[in-house]
Amino acid sequence: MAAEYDPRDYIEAVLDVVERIPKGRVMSYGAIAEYLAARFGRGSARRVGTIMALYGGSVPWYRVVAANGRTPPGHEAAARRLLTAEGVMFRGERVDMAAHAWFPD
DNA sequence: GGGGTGACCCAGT
DNA sequence: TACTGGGCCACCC
Repeated sequence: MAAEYDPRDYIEAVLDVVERIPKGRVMSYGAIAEYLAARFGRGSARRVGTIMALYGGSVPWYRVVAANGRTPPGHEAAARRLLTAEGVMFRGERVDMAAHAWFPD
């Protein structure tokens, strides 16, 4: 079988979803992968994480956190500051996922 | 072709 | 709550 889809399409789709996360809400890498799986047929939380590390600079990357509420390595302070400013609650070093997790309609 | 790596995730202990 | 092991998948030697 040949080309399933252009890798750039997947990257753009990820960034597109991140841009749609409402202010004050957060989405996990896994949730994004799951949402896109319906359209691309595959994907993984790991891939989304890699894509965010490389191309997340142009979107609200801080609204994307790990499934357990932890913010991205090396950016904990910035993420916490930006999220807090939007009204997101923290429980210690993690985001209160139960209160702010979001998923596209 | 083979093996290591990573802004992940989940179940088990 | 913290740590471990297995699974995941694209990338880079």
